Amino acid sequence: MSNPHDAVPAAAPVSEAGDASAEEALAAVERQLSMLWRRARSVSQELSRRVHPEMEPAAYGLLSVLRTRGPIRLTELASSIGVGKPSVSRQVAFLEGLGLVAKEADPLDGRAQAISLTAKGEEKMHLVQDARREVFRERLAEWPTGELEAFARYMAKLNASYERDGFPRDEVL
Amino acid sequence: MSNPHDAVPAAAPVSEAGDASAEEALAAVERQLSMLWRRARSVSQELSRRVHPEMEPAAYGLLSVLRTRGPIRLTELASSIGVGKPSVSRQVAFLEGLGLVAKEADPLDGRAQAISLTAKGEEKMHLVQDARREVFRERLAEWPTGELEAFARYMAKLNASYERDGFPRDEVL
DNA sequence: CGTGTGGGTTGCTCATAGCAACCATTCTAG
DNA sequence: CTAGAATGGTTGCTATGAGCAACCCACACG
Repeated sequence: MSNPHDAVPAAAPVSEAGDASAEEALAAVERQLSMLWRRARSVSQELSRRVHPEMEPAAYGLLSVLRTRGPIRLTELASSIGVGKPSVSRQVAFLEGLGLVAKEADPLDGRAQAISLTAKGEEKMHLVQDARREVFRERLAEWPTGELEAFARYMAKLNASYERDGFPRDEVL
Repeated sequence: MSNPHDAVPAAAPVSEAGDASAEEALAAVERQLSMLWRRARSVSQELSRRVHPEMEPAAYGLLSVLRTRGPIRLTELASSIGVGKPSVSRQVAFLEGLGLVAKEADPLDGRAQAISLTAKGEEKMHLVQDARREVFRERLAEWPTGELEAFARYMAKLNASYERDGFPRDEVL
């Protein structure tokens, strides 16, 4: 990782930092991110399947949110993970079929429904998370804890920034 | 980021580090990564479109690699971005149709073909990259350069580890 | 030559997301 | 009290991107 290709000062002096190294750093982040994105897809896919063949990769994030934030309504869930309602609706329907989540009508609002993780869902999540962590461990085993923490912190920061202005939504985690 | 939900010592003593904080760090990385993954998708999509309607999100990484590594063959390109040959083949065909890349028969090996960025492709890439960087800048503007560098380094490290042992595909890079 | 191997392509399928249209319920007003 | 807007969710259709498997063509080796 040290390709001098798109980090040239071509973009002209930037307002704030205007620093060449800042530009380069920005470009590097962008590059790595786009690579990571691609990798993550296949890994995540293979990974989920390893535990539960029917456990779609997308379901993971969903269940994870459900687990963290308890029973929430679909719309909220959708914005939590940053996708549209239709996707979530279908995903939830699917997971309900598997018995991993439950939809419960909101007594106060007939349209709304609280979606929650079932006991079975909790259990599956444990399995999947263990497996995930196992795989991560394979890759991150040698990383010093400090680096892992910093890495997570950076990602959290980036994620938070998307929430701030990119997404019309609320806090996650 | 400090949820006591799946970082509890439930996973029992781990072999190597066995450290509680290491476990927590691992879980945090995993969590953030999965969130980031989702976000990146929509962002990347919206982003590419913003510059060139026909510029598929997937094409970006591809062109980026092409630009960095010059004319390379399809298989190598495929493994560079961590995706199978078929996908790349189609993507390349599409981009060729747009006049952004060119396929050139390798005189030494009739089967192989060097794929390269055309002048038009270069130009487009400038536009897209500028736009991308602009968006990144919106989000990462306040980050100290040092943090950006560290972040990129961590991602690179993670990416590299996938290349090392994760992919049953073929050799990468 | 013939057979095997490796580079690329194509056919088919799957997973996921989005938009738009829709139903149902609740809220708001006249 | 009843029309009509607004909100929560669902469903139809479409598009993108990826994989596997099967295939074709060129090279290389015997």
